Amino acid sequence: MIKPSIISRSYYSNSWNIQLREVAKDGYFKECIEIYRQMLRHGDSPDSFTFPFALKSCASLSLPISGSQIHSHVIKTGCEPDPFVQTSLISMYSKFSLIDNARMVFDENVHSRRLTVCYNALLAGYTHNSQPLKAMLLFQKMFSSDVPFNNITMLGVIPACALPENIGFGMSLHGCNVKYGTDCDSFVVNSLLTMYVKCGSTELARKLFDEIPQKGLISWNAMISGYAQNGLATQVLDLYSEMKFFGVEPDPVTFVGVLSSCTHLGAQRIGLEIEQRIARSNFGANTYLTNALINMYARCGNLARARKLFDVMGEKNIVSWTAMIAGYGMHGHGDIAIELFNEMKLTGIRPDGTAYVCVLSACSHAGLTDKGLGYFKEMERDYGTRPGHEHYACLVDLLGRAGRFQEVKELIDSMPMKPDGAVWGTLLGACKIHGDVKLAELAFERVIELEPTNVGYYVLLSNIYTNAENMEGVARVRVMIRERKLRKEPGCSYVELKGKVHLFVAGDRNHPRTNEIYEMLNRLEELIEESYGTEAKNEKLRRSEETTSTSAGVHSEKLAVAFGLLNTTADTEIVIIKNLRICGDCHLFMKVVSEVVNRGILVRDASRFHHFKDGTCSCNDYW
DNA sequence: GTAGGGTTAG
Repeated sequence: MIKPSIISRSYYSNSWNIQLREVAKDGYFKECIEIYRQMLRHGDSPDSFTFPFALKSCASLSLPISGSQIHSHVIKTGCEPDPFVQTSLISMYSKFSLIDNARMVFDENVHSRRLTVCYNALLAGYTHNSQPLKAMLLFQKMFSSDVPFNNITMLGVIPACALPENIGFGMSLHGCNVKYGTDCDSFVVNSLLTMYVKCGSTELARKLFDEIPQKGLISWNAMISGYAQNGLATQVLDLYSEMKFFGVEPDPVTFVGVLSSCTHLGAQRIGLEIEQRIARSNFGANTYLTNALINMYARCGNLARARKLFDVMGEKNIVSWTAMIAGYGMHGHGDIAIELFNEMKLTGIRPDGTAYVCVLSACSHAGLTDKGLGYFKEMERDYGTRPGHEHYACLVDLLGRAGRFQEVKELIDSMPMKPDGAVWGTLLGACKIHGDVKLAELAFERVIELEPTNVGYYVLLSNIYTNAENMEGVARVRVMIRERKLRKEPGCSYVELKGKVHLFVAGDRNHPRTNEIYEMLNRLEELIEESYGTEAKNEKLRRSEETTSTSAGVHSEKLAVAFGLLNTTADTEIVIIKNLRICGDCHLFMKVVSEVVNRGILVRDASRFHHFKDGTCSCNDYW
């Protein structure tokens, strides 16, 4: 039998092929295409050695038309059966997202259906083109047809399982790797680690991580980013210290993960440390890193610092702009957010779905209702971005805050998809602002159908009843919570001081400075009483005492603010972070404290800031 | 002589 690779091999092609190899080795793909064109002009016929270079160059340079032209040359010269050519074609079409063409090449050649490399290329193609199911099916076919697989097969198919619903398949691949020894490859291990992380199973990822005998930088990064993506910010910081302890040098990827956790924790001080470390390590020009820094400062409330980084950075991409817009939006500077958003469009950057979420929420916080409505219309009309659930939730928030409930109802009815929990939950939040008990009951009913175990909504409704002095309603919600065996997560709050995060839970007495903290709390009570008198104090604090049930009656945020007051000077603002999606009524207490101590106090929860100063509150009660 | 791959931000 003639080996396919020597079909149509010609003497004249040889010198061209040698040139191609030299040039491709160094990644000069433009030059490769040029040599290929010259070859054709000379009347020399490309052969099975020529095509892989030419096809790979087209793939790298994103030249789909040239790619399909070369495919026709492949057919003309009869090089189709060559396994190298087939693999190159499959890989090229996959990179152009023309996955059906890739599949056709695979199916039309008897050879490919027995070849590991062709399976590998197609598997990676399905995975990268968001068709995980097809990737998994293809692997099964490969397995059952006894086509041998290798570590590269695994790298193609493992990421297909990076969805919570596919974790079972992922675990069986893990088993497969152990059985066939492909798990010794560090690439495969890192890929498995990432797969577990993306499935949301940081425990399994950590177990695997701990079993790696010699962890490389990428394993550390995968684990750190994994914790960061799953919101386990304290674990990120712990692992980062561990990494430093083992003498592993961090790179930009590490820093991006750590910075994202600083953002979650509001740990600006630790973020600053990282920034200085970045400055020392010459990673300054990395766009990912600068974006992470901008995001961290913007969300932590240091808009000036964020803006400075933003203004001096070289190439701003959509993420840089969005981070800045979101920062202004969440701190009540809706006007600047909008200005920046318009400026971004002028520079030719097309806003995407996330950018619209940020600008809509900025409008909502600044009370720019009609501007927000305009942006909502523009997003699909001018940019072809279909509004998703999150955009509808923003719009409900926008209209709901403005008390335009009739329009909210019309909007919800007009939604092309079923409204999700966020939409009804946002409406519930708006009902709290306007004290609309009837609509709140409707929104509650809907949201509970969708998220029956989200205790935050029960608390919210209970607060609405409290405000309306409907004690029967409050009791009814309490019974529901008890009957459904729901428990309010133990709220915890933390405050960052001198680069250390201090965490408190309700009634906490574990902090080494517990006595001082409780003394400070007593002094605060006295101060409030002095300022408002007993009656008013009780009136002002009543709701927060009643609606948030804690065993000791001392909520975590009170401890955090007391600790903050003990450790900062009069001119610094105190930032407290709550781990709950819904802040409950800690605002009331903070507002009062902020007035009596004449200090800015910032309470942050999952995604937004609540700012109290001089009795003003630019916050939303719910998110 | 040529083909297939892991970690990063809003």
